[in-house]
Amino acid sequence: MRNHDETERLPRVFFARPATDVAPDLLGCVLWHASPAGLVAARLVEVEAYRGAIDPASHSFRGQTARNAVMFGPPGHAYVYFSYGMHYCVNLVCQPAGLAEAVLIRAGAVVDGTDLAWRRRYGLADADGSTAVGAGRNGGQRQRDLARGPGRLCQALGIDRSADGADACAPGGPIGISPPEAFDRAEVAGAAAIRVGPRVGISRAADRPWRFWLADDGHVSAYKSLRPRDPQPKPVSGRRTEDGTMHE
DNA sequence: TGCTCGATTACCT
DNA sequence: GGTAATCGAGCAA
Repeated sequence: MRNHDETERLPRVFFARPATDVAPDLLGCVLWHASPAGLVAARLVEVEAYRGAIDPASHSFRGQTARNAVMFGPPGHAYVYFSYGMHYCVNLVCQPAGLAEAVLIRAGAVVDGTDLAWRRRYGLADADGSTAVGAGRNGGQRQRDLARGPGRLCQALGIDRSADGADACAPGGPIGISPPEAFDRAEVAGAAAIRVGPRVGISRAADRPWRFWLADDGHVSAYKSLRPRDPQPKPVSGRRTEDGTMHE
């Protein structure tokens, strides 16, 4: 396993920019988390920008609370929140303290610590594909789904609320982001391979194209938009119209 | 103090 | 393609 503590970390200045600038630059970088159980690293393939006070979909839009306090702090820290009563999602704080912008990490490809990631996700230890399950007919799909989606990625990397506020730029910290150069430069595509589109699963400001992903990468999560959250004019008698739901 | 609903996922038909 | 699971933040009263 690679010694990630000795790999280069993205500097704090990298994050001290608008989240919409930081997000596409994170594609191809490697996010890793070290715990007593071991280290898991993932190459980022899908991210979303959340822009604080100017973004109604951002957790920080309505001001600082105990939950989102980290977003209001200095850049380069991890903001981890609990979602749907069962999942964690991890963001990286952007902009100088007070602006509360962040990039949500939506999906990645596990590039290190695959055994541990596999155990966390499926309770098995056959990630090398040498046994029946890993090599089975669903093995490929399970491998792809290890960190496909924000909740799955956190589970694979072992990230929960205890990682909230962790400084990804500080040497020795449990979470870090390494630039593509430190890993497989050949896999990092140019700007032409980056796709842009609306964010996933939000009901406010759903039209803003602040989701970024690597084209043609199977590790990108499935897109699903949410019904807009507007005051329903009361269903009189007529028929209900389309609800705006769509799939990839 | 109570209730609604989510920056989701897994499993069902 | 649909929906149960599961819980806490945030809002209404």
